[in-house]
Formats: sequence, structure tokens, C-alpha cells
Amino acid sequence: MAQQLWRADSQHPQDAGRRMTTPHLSKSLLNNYRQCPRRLWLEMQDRAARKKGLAPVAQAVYSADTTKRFLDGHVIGRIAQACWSEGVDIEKASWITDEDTGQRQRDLNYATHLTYQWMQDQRRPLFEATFQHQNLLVMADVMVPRRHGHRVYWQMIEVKSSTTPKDYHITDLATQAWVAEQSGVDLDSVALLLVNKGFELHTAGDYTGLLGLHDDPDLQAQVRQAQQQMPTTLRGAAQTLALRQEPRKHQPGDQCTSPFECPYIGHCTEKTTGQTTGKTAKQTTPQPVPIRFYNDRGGAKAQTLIDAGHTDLRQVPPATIARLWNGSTDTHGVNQRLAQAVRTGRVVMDRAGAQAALQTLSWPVQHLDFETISFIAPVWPGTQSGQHIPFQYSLHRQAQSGQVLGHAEFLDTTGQDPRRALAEQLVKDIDPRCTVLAWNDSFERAVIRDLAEQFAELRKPLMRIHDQVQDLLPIVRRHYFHPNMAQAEGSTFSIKTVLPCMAAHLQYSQLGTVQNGGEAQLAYLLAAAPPGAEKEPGQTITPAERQQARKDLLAYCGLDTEAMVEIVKSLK
DNA sequence: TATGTCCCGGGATAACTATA
DNA sequence: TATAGTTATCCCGGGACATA
Repeated sequence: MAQQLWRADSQHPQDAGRRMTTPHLSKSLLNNYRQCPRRLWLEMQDRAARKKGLAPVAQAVYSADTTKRFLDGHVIGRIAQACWSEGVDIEKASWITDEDTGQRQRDLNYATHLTYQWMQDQRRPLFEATFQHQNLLVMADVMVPRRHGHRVYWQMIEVKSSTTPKDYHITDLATQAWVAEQSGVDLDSVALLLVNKGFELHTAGDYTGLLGLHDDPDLQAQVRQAQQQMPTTLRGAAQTLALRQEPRKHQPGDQCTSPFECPYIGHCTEKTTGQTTGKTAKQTTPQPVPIRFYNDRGGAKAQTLIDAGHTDLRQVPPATIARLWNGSTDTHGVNQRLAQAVRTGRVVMDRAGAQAALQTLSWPVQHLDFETISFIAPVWPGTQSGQHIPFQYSLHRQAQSGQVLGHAEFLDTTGQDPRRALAEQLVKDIDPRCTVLAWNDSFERAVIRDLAEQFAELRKPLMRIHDQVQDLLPIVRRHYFHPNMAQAEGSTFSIKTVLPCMAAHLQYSQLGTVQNGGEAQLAYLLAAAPPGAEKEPGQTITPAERQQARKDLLAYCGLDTEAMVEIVKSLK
């Protein structure tokens, strides 16, 4: 006998709109809890405040990187749905118009009801099928009916804009399958629909082969295993929600960025460091300098010092520091310089060594920086998913004296494949006699290699440029350390960390909306969007916005190479 | 002679550093 | 998300030395 679709104790969807209480938790909220209870708590406070039209308790801010990832996810979601032409989009059908206010809004109880109805039909795949159990609501990306003899089972498919399966994919599937099964759905399997690495677009708009189904037995077992945690997780989340006070005992840590960036990082770090942040603390308040090293995997070296009772990096004797790295210096002596810089509060610089390194370059040098865009679903024929496609570069020419001899730049925001024009211009702009300097050159070299592979007739000059490229970063790393770099928020040797130490008059924070690579990608998408494109529903991108995005892009990329100019100057 | 301990170097690997 | 490069760490074998 076929198992009934809905359990007796679950509320009958017939009167869903009336009797069902709105669930308190969704899959993503549960994920927030898994990542950090404090995040869940803040998110719920935020929602409650928004509902009442009040100011949020904490300001949630998503970085450009995360925003871009969300965009990618939406695109992949749409492409996935196109794989099932018969599919019914529950989400789309669940928007109703409020008779009083005339506003359109989504009715999740209605979505649950629709899901129930279509599942009884047993023939068509469902998108965003909505299930509720207890106070938890989930939406499954795709549900596919599969007939075994007389019975119909369902395969639950989770679509991810990722090329490899991740742990959190398993927990996602576990949560959704658990809720669906608790509400009586017969699942025969779960699956992930992932992006096939290396997919190349041949015909514009044809994404056949972009996505691949993963439903091996190992996945089934992992999801089953993860489901066992569900009751515990739900109980924990409920306890967190019942708290009246923010659970501050959850202090910032690795969980703030892994597996996802938390939008409340700003809120939590502000609260914990209080008024004495690193920026404002001067000699007046001798706060202990936390023990941290460069490239110290998992903080192992730092931990040995902490275990030995050290609390302030400035108080650790140099010999003790040296002993950490087998009694000598670490590979390039970076951490000896780091410790010395922190101890003395002064810059450590091996000027002679830096000069010797710079001496080996072919002057004048040209500082090169690319901005690239990548699409998980490639838009231009001949490009692959995830490929970094350059749309902009900046090139500063600098004499050995330090003097700037010229600046060239390129920016294509036509929305067409920018590679050809960029490659041709680059070949014209690069002087074959000069060293080309990049910051972390592997990236620029890979981009140039790609271009050389793409355009056979430009291969020779492009590969010549490729061979001209050298890296400025290791020269700095081996000969320079500024005390501020030891406590930098970002990477120790990121150009955005190093620049303000070497040339205080140049600041990324003075730039407009584009202050890092992720923001550059978003600005590009804005500037190069097709005519009539909308930023938000109902908000067409204006020519002024496009112009501003272009301006910000030029300023940002230009500052990256100008930074390199200044860095070379201060090494001399 | 057999066995155990320590250290060192080399190779593989995982994790981290950068970039967008 | 991805890639390329770097580096800490693990593991292993070999050599030196001590001990049974």
C-alpha cells in the first residue's frame, strides 16, 4: 500500500492559508545557526525589526564577493530549471496579491499547499517544492517523480553553483530531505546538480552539458548520516531563538567566514574590541599585541608561545622567535622581520637587498594589473565556466629613478567579449624591452596565457609578454615589514595592506564604490549590462550609473598600478 | 648483533597566500 | 568561485649514537 503523502499529524494543506502557523525556521536560518548561534539570533532580531519598520539591531552587510556568488547561484538555478521543460515552478505560483494593500507577496503556506497538489499529480517535476514540518520550512530546488512499478517516488535535487561537492551541500540535502520525509514524501534518492568544471560555451545561450547530476550511493549514505543530527540541531536552534539577550559568548572566529561569510562580522567585531580598535590605539594605551605570524598554518607557532605563557608579541625575546623556526630564521625571514617590526614599532627594511633585487629588472619597468570577470554560466562563446576573462588593465611605466614615464589603460564595457580588443591593445602598449611587474604575478600570467591560447595570431607577442612578467610581491616580502602589517585585517602582503604602510597619501578607502576586485566585478556587470537591464526589479540601470561605474573602475585599477609605483619608490 | 632514539633530508600533501 | 605558487607538516628511510 502506498504510504500516505501527508502524515496524520501534519496539518492538512487544504486549509493551509488559515490554520498553519508561520514556521520560525527555514533551511538557511538553520544553516545560520549551524555556522554560529549568534548569527541566527541576530538575523531573527533583524527580521523582527524590519517587520515593525524599526532600524535593524545589527547592520547585515554582504561583501561584493558574496553578492556575486548569490547572482551566480540565481543564474545556475534558472539554467537548471530549463533542464525540465515540464517543470512546475511552485515559487512563482505562490505569489499572491494582498487584497487590502494591493502588494504582491509570497505566501509560503500556499506554496506548501500547491506542492501537495502537484505531488498528488505525480507526473511533473517541481521547482522550489515547499515542505513544512514542525516549525521548519524548506524549499527543494527540484523534485523529480520516478515510477517504480505502481508506486511513484521522488528524487530531491539540490542545485549548486559549485564544481565540487561541499560538506554544506550534504547538510542542505539532509535538512530538506528530512523535512520532506517527515511530512510524508517518499524519496528514493537525493542528488546534487553541480557545474561541470571546464564547460565551454559553443553557442550563445546553449548550456547543454553545463550541469552534471551527482547521486552516487556515497552521497545517499552521507545525507542519511547527516540527518541524524537534525533533532539536536533543531533543539539548539529553538533554544537560541528563545534567548532574550544576544548570545555574546560566541566570539568572532573562523566560523565568521567559513563555510560562508557572515554579514554580521562588522557587528560582532565592533562589540568585542570596543573603543580601542587597532586603528585608534596609540602609545597612550599599550594594548598587548596579539601573537600572530605570517603563514603560520593554523596558528601552530603562535600557539606554542601562548602555551608558554606569552601574551604580547612585543615581549617575546628575538631568540625565542628564532627558535620557533628550527633555531634559524623562517624561510625568507619574514617572521623575524615581523617580530622585530612589532617589537620596535618601526619599519624593518633591507634597502640594499631590495635594491639589488630591483637592479636585476629591465628598466624602465611596466606595472600591470588586470581586472577580470568570470561567469559560472559563460556568456561568450569560446569561454569556459569560471574562466577569468580580462576586461580592463592599467599600465604604469616607471624609470629606475622612480619617475613615472607614462600611464596606459584599457576598459571594455560594451558587454561583448572584451578579450580580442584587450589583447591587441596590450600588445601595443607593452614595451618588449621592459620588465613587466605584477603583484602576485601568477594571476596576470595565467590571464595572458589564456589570451595567447585563444588568439593564435597574437600568440607570439602575448607569450613574450608572459615571459616578461615578474612579481613585485616577493621583493617586498623578503626585504620589508611594517608593524601595521602584523595586525592587518586582510592578508599581510596584500597590496591593499602594504600600500598604506609605504605610501600613506594613497588610500583605497578614498576610492568610490570600487575598492577591491570583487567590487570591480560587480561594477563591470553594472557598466556592461545589456540595454534596459534592471539593477533591482523595476529599477533600470541609468546611463549615469554606467558612467559612474566606469569611472570607479578606472580609478581603482589605476590605483593598483600606482600603488606598485609607490612601493618601488619607497624600496629605493 | 639487535634494538631504540634522535635528527636530518627529501618527497608528497594539505593548507595557506595571493589574485580576480 | 577558481587558479598558481609557496610553505608547514607529515611520513619515511638512513645515519649516528646509545643501550641491551
